[in-house]
Parts: sequence; structure tokens; C-alpha cells
Amino acid sequence: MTIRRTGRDERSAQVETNGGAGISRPILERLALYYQIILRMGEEGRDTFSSAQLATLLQIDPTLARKDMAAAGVVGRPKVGYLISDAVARLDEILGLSSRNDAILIGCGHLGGAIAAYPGFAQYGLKIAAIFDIDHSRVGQRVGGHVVLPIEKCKSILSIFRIQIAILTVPAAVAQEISDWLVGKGVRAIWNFAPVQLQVPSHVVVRNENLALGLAQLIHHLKRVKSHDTSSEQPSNN
Amino acid sequence: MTIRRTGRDERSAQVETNGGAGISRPILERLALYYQIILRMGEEGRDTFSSAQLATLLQIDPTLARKDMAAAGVVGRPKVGYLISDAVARLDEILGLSSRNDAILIGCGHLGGAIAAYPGFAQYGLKIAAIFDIDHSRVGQRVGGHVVLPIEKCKSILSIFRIQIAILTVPAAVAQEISDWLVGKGVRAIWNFAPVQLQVPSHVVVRNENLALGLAQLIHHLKRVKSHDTSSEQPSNN
DNA sequence: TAGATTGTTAATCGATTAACAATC
DNA sequence: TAGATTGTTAATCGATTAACAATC
Repeated sequence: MTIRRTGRDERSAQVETNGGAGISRPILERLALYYQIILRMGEEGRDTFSSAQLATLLQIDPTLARKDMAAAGVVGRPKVGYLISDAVARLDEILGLSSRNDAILIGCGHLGGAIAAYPGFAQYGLKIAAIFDIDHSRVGQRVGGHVVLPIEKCKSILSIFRIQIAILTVPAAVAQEISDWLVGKGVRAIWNFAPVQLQVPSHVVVRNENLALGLAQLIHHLKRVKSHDTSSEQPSNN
Repeated sequence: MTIRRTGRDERSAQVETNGGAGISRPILERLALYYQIILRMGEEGRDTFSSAQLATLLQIDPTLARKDMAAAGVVGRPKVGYLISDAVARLDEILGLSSRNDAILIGCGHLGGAIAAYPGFAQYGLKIAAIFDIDHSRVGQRVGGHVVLPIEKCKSILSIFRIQIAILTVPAAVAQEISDWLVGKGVRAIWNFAPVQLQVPSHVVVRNENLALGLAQLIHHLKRVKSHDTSSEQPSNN
């Protein structure tokens, strides 16, 4: 594999916009939270829920929950509420969970291994088709039911299985070049765990899962509550 | 350890608010991103940066970057830009990275192990003081340089080291009860990796690191770009 | 029916962007 | 000096909340 460090001229950073008929990010984020809550309610044997219930659990205004449902195309009935089966079906659709999503995982260090082994993703239709690593000493190891492959094999697997999603759990220093390379091979979505702002062409979707950033935010809030100590402080949501 | 499933009456969900002199969440999020970028620039030998540079990398308006700097108390100089050393010092302060932050980690499954082993957190002042698990078969194992302790030992360690941060990498089903228990023992900040909306008292800060949610968002955007295929589509930021 | 709950329009709030003056 | 870049005020945009009518 020859990784070229290309110029960044034609690439743009991943950014929030909302062209097309897409749902805005704040709404989408809440829909995913609703989804988890509703699913749990279903497991508990209920078959309807109200905007007020969601609102209480998420500490938001009930109107907002109703607006979100409307945005998702879930219609409720006055006095009754929303049907769980209805909502789950719609949200499955919107969150893209109804179809199977194949992905490859690059970089099988601790985090990569954890993700490969995480059972929760199956529920979201994510199937890890193969795991790769540049480090040849790792090739051949078993990680979460997969044998680690050399990254050279990546191209053929991408094309054979028409995979569009790559999970990047590599060191920050090489994330950009691997990203470039993957994009060149047709990857359309990158789930990036490296603490770097990847620069990608506009047709590629990046979701940054920047753990260090999350940590910084948590610490900031902690300090703030300590120093002010107003008992009305509320912590930050994800 | 006796975990009681308490009522949720007095607890509220973690939510975005902005009482006190705190910095609003969107700003804080960008500050953490700037921090990473600026740090890297420093390593490359530069000693100033401009709002335009940040803006280009993050695909935002330069004005926004300047406003953020102002909010962080970083002052620049016309024609020169901002001093990296200045900005790093201020951001260290605001993000709470200048002081050491001790934490305990509960639940040493795959994800817990990955986090325990992740070297990047040291940079953010995070020190994992101890690792606990309810599962006694895991107690005594070595994980990332720590010996897993039985959760019964948790209380004494919390009070001896005056630890306020807990990292929760336990199954969703037990996250709420463990959270309740930790809060009762004086924990003030929870970094929650379980896909559950924890209900906590208002003085406790929760940061949800909901991986399945991130995945759902990525998939949603991917589907959207595919179906619309307008080349102006931009992916979502974290 | 009466009351609960949705759906929607208008008002508010906060975050982003535009415009431009200040200044190194 | 002239030009680049910050800092700030005003304008815009989008998201949230309030109010209330529709309806099961």
C-alpha cells in the first residue's frame, strides 16, 4: 500500500449543513434517543407512549418531542399518544437501521478490538465484514471473531462486498492518510475515532467520535459546578 | 454491595442548560476542537494562528472562531493573529486540563479495557485510579496496568482519593443502578458509555458517549447522500 | 361528554453570519 | 504607509417554547 500525503486543496472539513430533505442534526440526535427509550418501553410490554413521557425522561419541552415526531413522520392520536410499533418502524427507517450496513474496521488496537467485539451494533444493522491493520505483526490475530487482515487486502474486499462504511481506529498521525486512501477506494462514510479533524471530499460523510473531547467537556462542567455550586446546575447531554 | 432500585422522583435527566458563567455547549465543543488543532500547529513549530486558519479547517465562519476566542478570553493581535502559547494556556484552563483529574472505571469489559488502556487521556489530565467490576470472575485480572478490584472496594477508594469522576462501561441494564449507587457515594461526574439516559440529581454531571447513537447518525447521513446525491452535501460533524 | 393529548401557528430565544471600525 | 487581521455591533437564521385549536 502506498499512502500519498495529498494536498488538502479540494477537500473540505466535515461540517453541519442541511441541504436536501434531511433532518436537522439536533432533531436527529433526539430521534436516536427516543428510539432507545421507545424500544425499552416496548420491551416492558407497553404499546403507546406520549410526548410528555419522552419530555420528562429527556428533560425537554413536550412540544419539542411532538415536533420531532412530526419531523420523523410519526403521527399520534389525541388522548392516546403514539404507537410504539409505528414509531419504531419510522425511526428504523430514518436512522437507516432497517437495512443491513456492512463496514470494515481499520486499526485493531484496544479501541478497535472493543468496537469489533461490541454486541450492541448488531441491533443497528452494522456488520463488520473485515478487520485490517497496517502493522503486520497484528495480521493473523483473532479479534472479535475476525482474523486481522493486512491492509493490502482492503481494496478487493471493499469492491467485492460494495462496502461504503469504514471504522477508523488508528493513531491520529496516520488517520488522514488512511482516510484519503479509503476515500480513493470508494468509501462513503467514515466513523472516525482518531482525535483529528479529517478533511474529506464533500460526498463523504464523517462522524467523529472524539473521546478526548468528550472528556474535556465533562471536566469543564465538573469544575464549573464545583466553583459556582448553584444547585440548579444541569449537566450536559451528549 | 446492595444495589437498590430507587424511584426516579427527585432525579432529572441530564440536559443542556447554561446557568452560571459557563460557556455554551456549541462554543465549548469548538474550543476542544481548536485545542487539538492548535496543539498540532505548535508541534509543527508555528507560534501563531489566525481565525481564518481555524475556520478553514473546521469549515466555519472566521467570525465565529474569533467570537469563540473572545469567549475563551484569548486575545489576539490585528495582523498577527493569536499566540499559540496564549491560547493553549487559556484552553487548558477552560477545558479543565491544567489540573489532574482522578477517576475510577467501572466495568472492565472490552470497552472498559480499551479506555483503561487508551494513552490519549493522560494528555487531558485524566488518571484512572482504579478499575472495578461486579463480576467476581473478572476481579484480579490485569487491565491496562490495573488489577481489577471488586466493586465493594469502590467506596473506600472514592473517599480516600476524593475521586469525583466515574467512567461507566457497564451493560445498559445495570447502568442506572450503578449510577445511583455511585452518586450516593459522592461521585459528581459520570462519563457514561452505556446506551441509556441516566437519571441523576442536578448536581451531577453526565456525559453520554453513546456509540450506537453516533452510528445511527452516520448511517442516516450516508443514506441521505446516496439517495439525493447532490454533490454539495456535507457530512455531519461530531 | 369531558379531559387528555396531539398538531400547528406565532413568539421567543440563542447561535451564527455580515458588516465594518479599530489597530498592529 | 497599506494591508491584514482582530474585535464588536447589528442582522439573520434556525431551533425551542408558548399558546391554543383540533380531536379522539
